[in-house]
Amino acid sequence: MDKLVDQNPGEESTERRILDAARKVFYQKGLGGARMAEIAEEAGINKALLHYYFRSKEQLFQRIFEEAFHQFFPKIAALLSGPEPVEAKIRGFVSFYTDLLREHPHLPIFVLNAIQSDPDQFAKRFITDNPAQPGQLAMQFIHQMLNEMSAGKIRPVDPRHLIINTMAMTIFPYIARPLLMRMMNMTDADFDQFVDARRLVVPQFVMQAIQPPAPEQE
Amino acid sequence: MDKLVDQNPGEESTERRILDAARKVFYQKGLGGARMAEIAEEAGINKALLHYYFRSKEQLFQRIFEEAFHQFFPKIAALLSGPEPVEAKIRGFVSFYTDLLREHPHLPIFVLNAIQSDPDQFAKRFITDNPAQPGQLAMQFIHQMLNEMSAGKIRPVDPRHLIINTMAMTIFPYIARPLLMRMMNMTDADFDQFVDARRLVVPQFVMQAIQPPAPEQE
DNA sequence: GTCTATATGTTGATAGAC
DNA sequence: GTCTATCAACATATAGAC
Repeated sequence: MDKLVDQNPGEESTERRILDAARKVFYQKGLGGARMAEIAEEAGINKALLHYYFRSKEQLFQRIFEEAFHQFFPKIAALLSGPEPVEAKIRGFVSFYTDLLREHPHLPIFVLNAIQSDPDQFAKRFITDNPAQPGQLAMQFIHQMLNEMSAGKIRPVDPRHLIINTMAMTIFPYIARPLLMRMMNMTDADFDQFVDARRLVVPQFVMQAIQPPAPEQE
Repeated sequence: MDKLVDQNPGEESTERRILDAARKVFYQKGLGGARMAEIAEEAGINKALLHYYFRSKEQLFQRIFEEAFHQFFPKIAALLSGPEPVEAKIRGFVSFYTDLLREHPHLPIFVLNAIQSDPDQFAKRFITDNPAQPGQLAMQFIHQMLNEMSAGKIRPVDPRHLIINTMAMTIFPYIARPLLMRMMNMTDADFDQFVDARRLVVPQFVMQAIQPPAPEQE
């Protein structure tokens, strides 16, 4: 039988405490950099109990990774497959990630580390085991863009570049955060304000870039 | 006296072989992930000799990091502080990084790992110990942009966002490479072609975004 | 300068008492 | 379920022969 501990409201279960601690440590240091001892201390228990709940470091990491992935992927899938025009979807995309990354600033580096340390396994999780079918989703969105281009609603460009550009501008600041803060003499508060402004700046930048060429002069 | 080994042309010194091996391994696995044994094997020697040339793993890493940094920073400084207009500098920036990253695709992740693992030490190297004064350089470039905005040559926007956007679009694809390749069903050749196209796509995208609003209709 | 052998420290994981 | 004590594997670093 699985663990069915009584979850007294107001007092979190040990498993939950472990997962929260593990997320915190793994997010900052990645799989290789994290120490089981540190996770245990963060959770207020000892190493032995970690292995009692999750047999190995690897399994604990898997669990954290899946939690992160399931948390942010389905919503983005729903957003992109909806009926809204491209412009609205781009705004939605940027807003969603701005909120998500404000709450979990280490998420991008965490995901990138996971990809880097084992690209094949990541691919399996991301493609094969993913019910949302991200490849198909991207394909759909690309078709929508092509349609709007044909209709003259947006400037004709390779949709793949448009997607990458939007992703890049949204996510990159969080990846390069320490570098940017030093380069621009920012405090943490400055940075928060800066990325928050980008919620409007980025979509505006993209829209400006893809606005259709001026129609024939009458 | 320092090591003054005779560098027979055509036969690289042991130190050079070690540095090349270390670069390769550190680039792929970072400071924490790299193993001295692997570096030794890659260099065709044994671990003891590594410590003979570089007292510790840390010192070896420092050396690799500095080599990387000195390699790509001065050129970008010269580029941005030159007399060219903003548009030309943006083109130059993207071209330079496209070439650099084609040759050293792991560089961004390497730098990001280094930042992440010790932000303060990185800051010291990047700001204090850096003769190029990147902060001042950015400031200069920002002023140039403000001037061109006043002159109506480019659309008025916060120059910091413009810089970040350009950096993001140029560098991000290399950071997220495995993810993008899977999402878009690309082979390695496809990816190379894709990022090469961005040498033109990105500046065009930026220029479109910051082109000045149409002048008063006469 | 280069090697083999070894010291020293860390870390993930387990055994076993309570 | 939770703890203390400990193991086995591995990694950095050094000693010392050649």
